[in-house]
Amino acid sequence: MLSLKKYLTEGLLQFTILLSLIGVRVDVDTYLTSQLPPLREIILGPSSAYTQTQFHNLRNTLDGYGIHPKSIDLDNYFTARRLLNQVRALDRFQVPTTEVNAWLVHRDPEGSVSGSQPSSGLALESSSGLQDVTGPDNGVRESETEQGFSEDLEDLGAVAPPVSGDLTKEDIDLGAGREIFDYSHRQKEQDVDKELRDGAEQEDTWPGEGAEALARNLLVDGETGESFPVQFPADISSITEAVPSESEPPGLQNNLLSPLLTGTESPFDLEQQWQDLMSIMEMQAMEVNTSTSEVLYNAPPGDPLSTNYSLAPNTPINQNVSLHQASLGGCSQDFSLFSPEVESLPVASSSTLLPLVPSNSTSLNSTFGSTNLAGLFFPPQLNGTANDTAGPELPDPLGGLLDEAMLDEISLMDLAIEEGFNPVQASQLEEEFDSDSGLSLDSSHSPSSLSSSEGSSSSSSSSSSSSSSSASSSASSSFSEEGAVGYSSDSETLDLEEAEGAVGYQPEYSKFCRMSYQDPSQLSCLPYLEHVGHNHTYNMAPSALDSADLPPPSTLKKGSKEKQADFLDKQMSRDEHRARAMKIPFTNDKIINLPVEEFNELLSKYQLSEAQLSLIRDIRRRGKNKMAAQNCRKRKLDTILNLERDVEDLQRDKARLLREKVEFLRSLRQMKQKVQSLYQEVFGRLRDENGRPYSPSQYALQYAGDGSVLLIPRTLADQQARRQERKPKDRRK
DNA sequence: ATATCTTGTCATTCT
DNA sequence: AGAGAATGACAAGAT
Repeated sequence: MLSLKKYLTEGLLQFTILLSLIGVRVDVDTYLTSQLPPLREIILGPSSAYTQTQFHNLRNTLDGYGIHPKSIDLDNYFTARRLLNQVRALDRFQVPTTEVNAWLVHRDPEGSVSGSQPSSGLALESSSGLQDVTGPDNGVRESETEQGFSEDLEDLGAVAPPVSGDLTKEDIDLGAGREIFDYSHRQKEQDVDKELRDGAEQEDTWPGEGAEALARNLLVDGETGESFPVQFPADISSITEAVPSESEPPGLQNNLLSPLLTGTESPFDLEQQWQDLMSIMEMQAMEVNTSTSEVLYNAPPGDPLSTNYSLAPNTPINQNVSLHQASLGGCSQDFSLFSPEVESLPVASSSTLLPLVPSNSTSLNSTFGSTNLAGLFFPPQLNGTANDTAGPELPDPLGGLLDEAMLDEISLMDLAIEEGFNPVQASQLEEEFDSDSGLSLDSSHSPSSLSSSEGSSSSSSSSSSSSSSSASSSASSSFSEEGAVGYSSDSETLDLEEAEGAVGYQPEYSKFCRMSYQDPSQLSCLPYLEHVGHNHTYNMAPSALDSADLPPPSTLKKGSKEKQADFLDKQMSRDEHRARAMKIPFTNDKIINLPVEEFNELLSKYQLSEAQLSLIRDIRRRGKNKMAAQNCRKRKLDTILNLERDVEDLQRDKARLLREKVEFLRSLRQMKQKVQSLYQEVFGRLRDENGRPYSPSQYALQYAGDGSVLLIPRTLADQQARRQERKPKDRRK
């Protein structure tokens, strides 16, 4: 029930924040659709985390019983977050892809974004755009997305929560005492308060260095964007891991293929992902400064990948074509849609790649019939005479897409986008992120954070300015400490001044006070910092109106005489003034913070008038509510911050996955090129009984599952290819 | 003078 | 039933 409520009440806010933070659509679309559960969890995590705080219950906290039952599930949440952050840290340190993926896999059960999810998400997203992969629609959309993304990365850096550092300015309710007893009308009270304020001394400058410093620390927190990990070296394990493995071609195991390619990708998955990827990448490329793009586009002539695989002299086929034709069958299908340019090429020859079906050999039949992979590796030059019919069916798969230059570009674009910071910035961001992660962990206001703060309260509070003087790392801690809002603004001076009624609660009180140091508002433990916030006490209980107990305005007016007392008076909240005026025999802190039993006990020890009791109850109520409001606001802020972080995390994940994808594709392409060259070499060495080379247009090599390579008539291969092609299409429906 | 932010308070609901 | 937490709304003061 609680979660439902939370979800409903905060879902909108969070969703909105998410969207706004992400820019327009980013891939939140994707996440929301295909990864809703994890995202929801992420979103709800923080919110649910807020239901538990009992920062105010310092007593319990100090006693070690401050964990609210509701907070039980926080452990999971924060553990997940911590792990996530660790993963990201690893990412940044260029941990091998495989390792990262393993981490992500671990995350899955926790509902976080898994390594494989993005892929599916992308696939989903692009499922409808198979034909217009490069269409303007897709491109524009992705461009928006990516633009928003990159911009957000920067923006987020500057979005550091504007924490008000001005905690030192406060009301100076010097005269509060002289009017507060007209409780009958709130307005009247307000007027009087105003009057009093006017008469109050103009002491606006409080020694607030501590608070300001603290605020600065808060600002320092690493809400900024962060550096992105360097590209992973395309490593095989990661490739196999990331490439959606699919049913392997039944009878075919291409020996010539690298083991990496044995598990062929699911054509459609890959295709869709490719669509997505390519469109995204194109957009990214557009984002990057044009000069870079141009450089990238104009692949250097010496580019090994683009030139190494020269085609046979007799084939005037451009490299693109060769590349296309070198691709695996499965891949050819996968990417055929992505290469409009390829389709336009006269290379219909690709059809020649159709698997061959040996007419005279059952073994061949069984072998080749299983997949069109077999005939994929006809050397480009061989395709020149290939039949045209098959052409459209097997447009060059990678040609347009995997053009080396393009790949490089993609990769660089990706890097540029994700690591678009100079090294210095990156390092800075790195640090900030570290501190940030600390913040996210510690400031999450989880019970654990509370307890931690509790554990360190003595040390941190021992130096009143520890939080304010420490670096960003401590900013987080101070921030988290902030969560432990105590109601201390009222009565420190009161205590100093009228340290009377101490009902043996002093020890705890002192503890509480020390803890309060963590919170700006709790700096009130320092007399001169006590005036945090206003103190509009609108409607006091009429019962407190007893004018008989009018505050001693005289003393206030005697400020000139007794500077000290005046100063102390100014530190007092209205409730304190009222309490003093009503001669309440104990401090407001006790009134507010004592447990009910002790509170009642305390009351019973004194003979209090109705007015006094009423005032005390009001003070307690207001004090409690004040803390609650502070906590509530903190939670809100933290929710936003956490969402911000979540967005960054998601963006980082996305960028990383895209990076990995590019690497995988690059490796895949290299493999295909190697296979093609091998094919050419083997085919070129074959001689018929007359010692003449086979015509590529009439024969093709087919790889059998047992590792053998067979030479079969191309017509058979074409037939086989067509047969193979139809299946996936039907399946698609 | 105005807009915005911060804080305290109240009212209300929920635990 | 009462205490208290949570939170929306409002107002006052500060910036």
